Amino acid sequence: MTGKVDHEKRRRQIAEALLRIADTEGLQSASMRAVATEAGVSLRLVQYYFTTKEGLLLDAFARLGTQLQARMQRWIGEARAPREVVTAILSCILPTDAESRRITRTYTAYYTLVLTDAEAIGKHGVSQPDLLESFLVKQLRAAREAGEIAPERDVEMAAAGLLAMVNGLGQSVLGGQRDGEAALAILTHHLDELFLPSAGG
Amino acid sequence: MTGKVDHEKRRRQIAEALLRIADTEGLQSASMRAVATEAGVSLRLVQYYFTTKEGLLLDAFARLGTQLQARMQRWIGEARAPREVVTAILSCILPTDAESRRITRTYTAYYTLVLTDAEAIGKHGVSQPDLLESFLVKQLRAAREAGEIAPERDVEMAAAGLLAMVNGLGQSVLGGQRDGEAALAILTHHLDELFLPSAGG
DNA sequence: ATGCATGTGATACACATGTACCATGCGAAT
DNA sequence: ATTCGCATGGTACATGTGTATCACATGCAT
Repeated sequence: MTGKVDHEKRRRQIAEALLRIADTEGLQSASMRAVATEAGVSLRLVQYYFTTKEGLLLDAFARLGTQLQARMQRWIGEARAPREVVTAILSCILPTDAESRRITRTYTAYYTLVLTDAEAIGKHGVSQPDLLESFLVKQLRAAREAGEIAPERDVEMAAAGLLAMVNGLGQSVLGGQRDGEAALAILTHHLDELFLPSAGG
Repeated sequence: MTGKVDHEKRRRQIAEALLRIADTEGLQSASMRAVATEAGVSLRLVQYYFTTKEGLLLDAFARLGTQLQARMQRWIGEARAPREVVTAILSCILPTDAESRRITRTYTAYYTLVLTDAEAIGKHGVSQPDLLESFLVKQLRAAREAGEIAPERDVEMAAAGLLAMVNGLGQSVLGGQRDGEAALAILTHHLDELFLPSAGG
């Protein structure tokens, strides 16, 4: 019944079980046993493939980051004009469909951990927001040079503000204050004020 | 050694011990025993004044809300012009000093709970963001009628965007992406673009 | 003085958790 | 055929958790 199994496949199976639990019930419910059951394997196997719980947590977190990155590239890939790229970057994070709702919720579940166990998980994902922000700055700068944004606009400030706004909007959607469409409308409204009236999505 | 003790005083002593733990180590470390030790009382007393842990969690959460509200009124009280009031509302939430850092961190600690145990804690604090937003809308509308904001501006959209931005900026500060002053600078920049150039703090 | 409610202490209980340990089946190399 | 390492199952152990229970002291009303 044994015979050289695909380690990566098993690890993914287990890690995604954890992410599923983190999404639906929160990370505090993601015990080793719960993950094992959700993944359909024995507790021993979870230990076997991820010696410690911290290892499992870290690996699953890395996978979550990869998933978000993949989604973002998929969304950006469909964009052509600079404004479309910017819109893609920002609205892709918003919890408007099932996938982004899942990713956002799960990220939020991890967020608390990052704040208290900063040294453990922190160093793995803290650079990502900065990378995203500088990428957004680059896109905004390109849009400004293409004449889609007024030249006197400060794109660094705009990028930081938009990113923070999108995060905050995501929070409000998850908290039930408004739905995804309303959040997207707010984002679009602010993009309308940043970009000059002309071409656009 | 007994003799009619002040219940409210004891409850506050214990609830604030929990908030202190939630701030520094996160809510997952706030066990009944840890709270008892932090408050300098026996485990039995925590049980006595808050029968169940959920009760303690809820009471402490309510107190946290009160603290934030008090801070906001204190900040607003020093403001005179409409723009100053708006600035006070928004920057008061930003983790720029020790108090707001504490409040923001602790709120974040609760946020995860609200997402998973929505029915329990949710109904107690979910209305507050909406109230805050409509209050901000009212202030912005007043500012617009006072000629401090261009008449074609959509104040509802602006209010929602600003509030979300401030929340997102707070997240980034807590996550160590930037410090409180940088966050405040980003907020100020956006307020500069919303308000017409004239008077202001 | 007695009894009862209030405030406080110590401890027990049942359960969940992360991890460690022992056992077994199976393929491959010797 | 034996041996060895990989993959897996089962289970034990120590600890931490929320809550319940027993015990005792003190103040107030009778």
